[in-house]
Amino acid sequence: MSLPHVLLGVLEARPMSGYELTQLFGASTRWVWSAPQSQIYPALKKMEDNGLITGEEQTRGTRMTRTVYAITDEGLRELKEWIGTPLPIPPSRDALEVQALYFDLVPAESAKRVLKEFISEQETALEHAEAHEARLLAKDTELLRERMTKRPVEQHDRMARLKAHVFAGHAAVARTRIAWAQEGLRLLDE
Amino acid sequence: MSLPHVLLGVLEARPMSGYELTQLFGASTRWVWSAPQSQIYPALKKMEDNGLITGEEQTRGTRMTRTVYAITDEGLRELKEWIGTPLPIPPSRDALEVQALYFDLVPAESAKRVLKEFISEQETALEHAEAHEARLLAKDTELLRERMTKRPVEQHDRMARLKAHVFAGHAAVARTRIAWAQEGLRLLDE
DNA sequence: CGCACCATGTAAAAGGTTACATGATTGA
DNA sequence: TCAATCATGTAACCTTTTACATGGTGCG
Repeated sequence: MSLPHVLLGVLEARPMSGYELTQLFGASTRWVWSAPQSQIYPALKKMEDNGLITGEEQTRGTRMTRTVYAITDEGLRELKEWIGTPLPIPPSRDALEVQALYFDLVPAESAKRVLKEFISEQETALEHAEAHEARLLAKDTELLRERMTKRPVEQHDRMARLKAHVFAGHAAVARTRIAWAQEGLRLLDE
Repeated sequence: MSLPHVLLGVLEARPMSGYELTQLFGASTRWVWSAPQSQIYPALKKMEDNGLITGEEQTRGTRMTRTVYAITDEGLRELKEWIGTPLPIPPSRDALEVQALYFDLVPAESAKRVLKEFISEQETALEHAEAHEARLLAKDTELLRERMTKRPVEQHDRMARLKAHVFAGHAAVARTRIAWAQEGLRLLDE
């Protein structure tokens, strides 16, 4: 049950339409959470029913409408409560780890191809995470600026550092995984 | 579509019943993959239909039967092919990261409680991973021994090292995450 | 006019979780 | 006999993925 909370977290910055949210969560963007459009629109409807957000119809051109959703007081309360609640550890389910567990069954070359592909993906993820961390520390992202307008200036540094820290963690894990895969490449040659 | 392959990987060691597999994948065990019993029995049925495994009925006592499933040649072929195939990166969906992204919205104490809980879970995971790595390096696990009986002795060291490496990776990620969370605790106090 | 983008939905299927349900065997 | 463990299933529900479906707007 996290998607609603993720949506609330984004809407805390400012009201958005379903379309804007699908852009944010779209597969291409590589954000902390991803969700397809087909999940977002129904979720927004349900959240509105539950009073967590309110939708406002806006008109574009003549007969095109969009619904812009804003977080309600109740939504903000729910979000804050969720943020402070320790969640159960999700079960581990990492297909690459399973593959690696059985690398001895296949030719070293096949296994190495899998690891090399993994490394290049992780390197991309690492770059993204580092770039985003830097942008947050520089307070140079649109959403963070929106959030800061609602809070006293003396809190801005802390906000930026806490958010940047999430992406620093992302980057650190990516670096660890890259090192692991490189060690794997060495082991496969033995 | 990984569960069938995970099951094949286990059955490559030796034939097992659905019950034994549910023990292995049970929530308590904390293995590389987890799956509830209600998922395993139907999966085995389907895999048998697809010719990946064969079930043999065995009798225990008078009127209790169990079905012991063994991997087939076709199953082994399928397993090996899957192991050597680079898989698409699963979308990131980490609820703790989302919580951490919004820690500035809640009292530092709430956020710290969440991080501390996380640290203690990761410490447990770290211990498990390190212990399992050591057991594998010592060739001291039941399944590894079963697997080795089917392979020439000169391969045994490599098998053990490759498998141990998976848990070394687990441990390394856990250490990285613990360090990240501890830095988070520091940041929250600023 | 045509193309990229804006905007919102539904449907079917797959994968996963929780709960319900049943009965046999072994050992204290 | 009682409890723990062995053993196998089904049902309801939720989440996620993939695909289908439709139409408007703005710009060159």
